[in-house]
Order: sequence, then structure tokens, then C-alpha cells
Amino acid sequence: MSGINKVILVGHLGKDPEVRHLDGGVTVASFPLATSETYNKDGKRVEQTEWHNIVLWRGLAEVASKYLQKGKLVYIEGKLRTRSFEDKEKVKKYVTEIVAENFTMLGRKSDFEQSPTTPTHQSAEAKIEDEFTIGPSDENGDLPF
Amino acid sequence: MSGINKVILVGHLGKDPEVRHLDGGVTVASFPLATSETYNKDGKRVEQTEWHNIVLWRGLAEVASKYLQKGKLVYIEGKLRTRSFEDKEKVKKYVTEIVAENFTMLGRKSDFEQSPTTPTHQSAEAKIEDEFTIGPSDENGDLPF
Amino acid sequence: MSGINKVILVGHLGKDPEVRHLDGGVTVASFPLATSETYNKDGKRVEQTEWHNIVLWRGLAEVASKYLQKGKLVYIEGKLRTRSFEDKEKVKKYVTEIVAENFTMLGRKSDFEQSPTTPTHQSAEAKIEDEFTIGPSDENGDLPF
Amino acid sequence: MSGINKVILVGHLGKDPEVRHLDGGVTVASFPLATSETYNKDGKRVEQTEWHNIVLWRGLAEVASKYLQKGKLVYIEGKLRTRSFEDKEKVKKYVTEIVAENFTMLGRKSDFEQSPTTPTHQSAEAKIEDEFTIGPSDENGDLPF
DNA sequence: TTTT
DNA sequence: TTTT
Repeated sequence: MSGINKVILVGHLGKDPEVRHLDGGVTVASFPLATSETYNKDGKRVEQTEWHNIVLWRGLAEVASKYLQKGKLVYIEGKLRTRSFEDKEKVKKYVTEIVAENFTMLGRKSDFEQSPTTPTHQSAEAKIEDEFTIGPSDENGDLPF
Repeated sequence: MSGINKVILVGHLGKDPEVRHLDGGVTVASFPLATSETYNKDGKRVEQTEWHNIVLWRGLAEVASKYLQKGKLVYIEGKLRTRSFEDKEKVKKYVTEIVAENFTMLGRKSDFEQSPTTPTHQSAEAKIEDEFTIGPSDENGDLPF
Repeated sequence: MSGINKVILVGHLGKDPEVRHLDGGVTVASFPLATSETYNKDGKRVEQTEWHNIVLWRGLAEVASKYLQKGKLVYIEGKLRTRSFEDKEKVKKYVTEIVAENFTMLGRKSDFEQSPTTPTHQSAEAKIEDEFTIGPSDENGDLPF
Repeated sequence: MSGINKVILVGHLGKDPEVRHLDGGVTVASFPLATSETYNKDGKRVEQTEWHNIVLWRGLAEVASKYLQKGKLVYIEGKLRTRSFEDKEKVKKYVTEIVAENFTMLGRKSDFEQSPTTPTHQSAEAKIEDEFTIGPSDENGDLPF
């Protein structure tokens, strides 16, 4: 009956968003995001980087493809979803993704110069669209990330 | 350009939601929420309770008034907002509230029996409404909590 | 230089925690956690359950093994980590886990009856510093901000 | 019995941290933090800024006083606490603060030049346990989940 | 594959 | 009182 599934990330895009238009006109975007943590190990600074698979649907995908690029710092809020797919050898595999529910660009304005009206917190439309996330992703279980 | 203002609470309602209908038909609900923390002090268990002022607008207010009651356990996500108002003696005071963006009822199903279709995660409509939060709250700076 | 990798879950344990003691005396516990989301699809209520692999280390693993059991409702905070391993056929696989940083048991007290001194916010050593927070602030109620 | 009280903020310091040393040697630091939200109102871009009172204790206060300054962008995680105090006229007042539990500096390295070894996720003692997480998991890459 |  |  109840549950909370929430992910909060701040990190840099490893690549430009990759955008796809599914049958029916639904837009989906995805990109890898790196979150780095620095800690001390035996007096030395060690950096540990974790890579996350970010997926965005519909309006949020479109906004992301417009404003986000490789290297940008971004705050992302979303939920975890693990889905299975078959690789080229027909082996069943699992991948865990973060389905974004909203995002906010961080850092200097100059980082986002190409956007004349930089949106801050993509909310309204993007969140509505998200409600339909389950349908399209089911139809498209073999979506390559 | 950027900013995140997010609050996540799990706690029990201290009272039933209090519902008001503003001019223009906007619904606003509010209630106190208690979050308790237990810690050790000199070998003794001490419970520390913190009270939060929760405010919900429009669709979210209506759902809350239907499904939430005093004593229920609830997950609330929202943002902080501090606003000023004048008390009866015309003294300017400040109050910090959590403007809910969504909520989820936790605990046993029997706790929510009165609801035939218990909603889990109020999202769509509720989030849209939230976009207009600033207007009504400005019109109503003297809203008693 | 910077990064945030945070997961917040509220869900039910799918199994009792499985505890292992590594060489060197380190304790590690793990269990699957289900988070459910209910939404409307074509006017019907659909429940979507997501399973998460939770891993806990050291003190947190020990507390978890003592107080958590299959079916219990729990709040978990942690971070995402994807690691690779070889399966029985020597095929390299990936799994994404949530490394817990603290947890709190939710639900009725009776759910945790076996624990005479139900801890609220379990994070073992990690939270010791935090536990003394109240003292100084009490001594200093007039702290000018 | 249970409760979660968590605040997540990303914003800019409005002032340098103000540091105090209490009797007993406890360090406490505080500063105002601004989180800004931009939204559309009647086709115009409106910026709404919220100010938060951040308080840090002990080790975290010391790290903050060393590395944070007015204008810096920072991620802060903490909990809400409302406390009462008497103002100069002996009137009882309330103030809601965010007691920081850890913070991470965001933005360009040049923003933190004065720190030769910029720490990433500062939470002093509170995170020591966490720092050794990586070791054991590496030793145990084949940990069956 | 990012960033510092 | 910050930032874009």
C-alpha cells in the first residue's frame, strides 16, 4: 500500500543526452551521470566515482536535450527502476536506471549560455508526463541505454 | 539561477487537517506534524519531538482533508517557506511552514479504511496546483496556522 | 570535486536480512526491499512494485539483523553503488545496490516487539556525533542567529 | 516511535559563517542560505528567494568556517528544529533552523581556492564509518546478494 | 564517460 | 543577505 522510492543526485553528465522518439511521438532521453565522492584512505585522497543511468520521458526529455550537455553539473530527482532486457546474444540482463522526475541545472550561468531562458526547476508539465512512464517503458523493454 | 529547497518528513499528525476555502475557491489545509527522534543521553533513552507546520494547497489540500486524520503516520515531501504575519497585537511575527508537494500515507491499511480508493502518491493534479502556491498565499498573509 | 548520491526508500523487507561475517570480522547484511506505487491506468488501480537490493555494513548490519525481519516497514537512506561480479558461468554481470547509511523502523510498535529498546534512527557510530546535538543547543537557547 | 526529519538544500550563503565557541569548547557556526526558485507568472519570469537559517555544530562548524564564504554554492543536508528564545524586550519568539548534518561544496574549484585540500563531503566524524565502506566491498566482489 |  |  505504501512506498517511497526517491533518488537525489548532483553530478556531471558523462555525455550529451541521447534522444529517441518512440512510436506514438513519445520522447525519451538518457545520459550517464557521474557522482564523485572523495575520501581519505591511509592519508591519501581517493576519488570514487559512481555512474548512474538517467532516463527522462516526454517533456522532461525535451527540456533535457535542449539544456543539458556533457560536463554540466545538474541536480536530479527521480526514482529507481530496474528493468530486464535481452542482449545481442539473447541473454537476459538487468539494468537499474534513475527515471528523472525533475532536474535543476547548477553552476555558473555561463555553463548554460545556449539557453536564452534557462528554466530552473522543470516541474509542471514534466511531472504530469511522468505519470505515464510505465506504459511506454513497458512497450519498449529493449530500449538501449 | 539555481536552488533546491526540499523537506522530507515522516511523522504523525497532531490534529485533523484544518481546511479553509479562500476567496476564489482555492482550498488550503494545514496541520501540525510530529517527528520524533530517540537518542541516548547518559545511558537513558530520551525522546525529542519536533513539530512542523504543514500546509497543503488546492487538490492536495482536498485529498489530505479526506484521508488524513490526527494520529496517522504520513510521509510528506515539500519545501520550506517562512512568511511574516501580524498577530492580534499588530506585532510582526514569522512562521516557517512546510508547503507540501506530495504525501503518502504509511502504516497499516486499516488505518485508512475510510478511504475506498486510498491514493498512494498524490502527484499529477496536486503538483500542478502547487505551481500557483505563491499567489494565494500572498493574498492571505494572515492565514492563521 | 562534488557530488551527491542519495537514495531514500520506504518499503517492506522481502526477506529476513542475510548476515555474513567477512574475514577480519566485518559484518555485512543484505535484504531485498519492495517499494510499491499505485497509479491509475485506464481507470483501474495498478500497483507497481520495485525491488531494491539493500546492503548494510558493520554496526548498521548488526543492528539490522537484530531488529528487521521480512515484512517490516522501514525507512532507508543510503547511496547507489553498481558493482560487477562473475556469475557461475564466469559471465561478468552488474548489480546496483543501495548501501544503507542509516535506517528507521516505521509502523506499529508491536511490529518490533522483540526489541525491548527499539532504536529509532539506527546508524550506529555514524550518528554518535549527532546525538549530542541537543545538549549544547539547550544550554544556549538564546543563541543569536 | 518513529520519524524522519530531513532537509535538503542547495543554495548560496548570504554571509560568511559566524562562529562561536561555547563554554566547554563546543564550536557552533551559523549562516543564512538562499534558495531561489524561478517560475512563470503571466508570462514573466519571477524569482522567489527563500532564506534559511543554517546551524552547524562541532567538527562540522569548524570545517564550515574554514571552507565556506558568502556567495558560495553549497549542498546542505540536515534537520529542522524550531526553538524559542526571548528577544531584547523579553518577548518570546520562535525561530526555525536547519541543523546541518553534512554539507558538500558545489561549483567551480576556483570558488574554493583558499582550501588546498578541498574536502568533498564534509561531515567530520559523522562520516568516518562511511569512509571505509569501499574497502570491504572490494575484498568481496563476489558477495552474493 | 564527468568533474576537481 | 546570496545567486543567475
